[in-house]
Amino acid sequence: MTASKGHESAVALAVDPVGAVDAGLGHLLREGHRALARSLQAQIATHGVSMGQWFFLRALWDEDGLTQRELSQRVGMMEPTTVTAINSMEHRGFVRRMRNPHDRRKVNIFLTPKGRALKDVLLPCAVEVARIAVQGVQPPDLVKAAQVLRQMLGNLEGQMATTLGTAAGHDEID
Amino acid sequence: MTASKGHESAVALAVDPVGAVDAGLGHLLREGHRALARSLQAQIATHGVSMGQWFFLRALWDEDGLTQRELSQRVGMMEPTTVTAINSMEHRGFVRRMRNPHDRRKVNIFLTPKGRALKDVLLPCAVEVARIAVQGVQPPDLVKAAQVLRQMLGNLEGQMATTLGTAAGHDEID
DNA sequence: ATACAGCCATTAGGCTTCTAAGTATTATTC
DNA sequence: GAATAATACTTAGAAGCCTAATGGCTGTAT
Repeated sequence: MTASKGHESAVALAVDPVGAVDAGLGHLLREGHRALARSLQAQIATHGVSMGQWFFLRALWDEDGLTQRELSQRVGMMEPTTVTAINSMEHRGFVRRMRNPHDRRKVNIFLTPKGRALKDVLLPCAVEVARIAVQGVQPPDLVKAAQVLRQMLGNLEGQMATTLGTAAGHDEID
Repeated sequence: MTASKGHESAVALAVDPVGAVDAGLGHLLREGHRALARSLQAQIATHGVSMGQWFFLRALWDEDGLTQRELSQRVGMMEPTTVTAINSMEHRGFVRRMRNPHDRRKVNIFLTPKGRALKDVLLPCAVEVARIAVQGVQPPDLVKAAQVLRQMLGNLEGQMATTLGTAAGHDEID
């Protein structure tokens, strides 16, 4: 309906913001995310760490000894994903599983010295990638961009919540 | 460390842009992308189309009859990924493979009427998702955000290119 | 104390993407 | 025109993420 054709152009953004997000910002978000992930991956892979492990290590550097469920929530991934990641990290000697003695359902994850030591190596990698990424961008613009993204994130999460609350498969969009 | 703790706040961005990108913009980019993808996925899944197919359909609506390699380049994915996607789309009757008579190495992909018809159903879904995503965002801010993302994308791609040219595994970042 | 319900971790299986290796066709070179 | 190189698609196998179903432990109510 409101979509005015499919021709993409930088100009279109100023002319038709809504259509352009679909054609432009969405694409940009996707590509930007992939580029950032690829760059970081290239850096940390040098030290034997995969992206799948990176997020969990970050969470543990901040809060060691989390349970797997807590870890999942911090990182924003489902629990089976966490299990897989922990498995590989345990296998590589970055973390140790410890059954919680007070509640034997829980498993707390603790960094090994090796896992903790990675922080001083990996964090600078991330900072370096970030530095490169934002070269030539004015800090105020960076703030603006972050605000926009935060707003969009909120909008979409709100939408998902309400959609799930009502019927999950209707489409009276027209 | 430059990163001022793990507590995230909008303020930190203004104070320490570089560290904040790592902790903030990177995370935001990742979450934003995932939220957008999830929302769109929920919409188009209603019509039997997966995200894996969506990108290729978009490219074909714009340019029907592309070869698989061209399609891969348009969409930004590797060729084996394209093969898989085309397989499933062909199986569902959205596209048809046609060996190119002039160069029998090539395979041109053509939309079926069914695949072409999806455009009128799916594009509005994307527009709707985009509309929801940018609610409450001022168009100028949207433009700024897109510019920032574009700049970052360029920075990262440039970096990847030069890194590949030089040595691929040193880390004197400190 | 026993049964029922809820919480936590795991397993099973699918989807999407990637890299690396293989096959078929066309172009180039001697 | 036969050997070699380049091009286009395909197959094989791995990583990361997801949903759904399973198994163990805990807490509560009968």
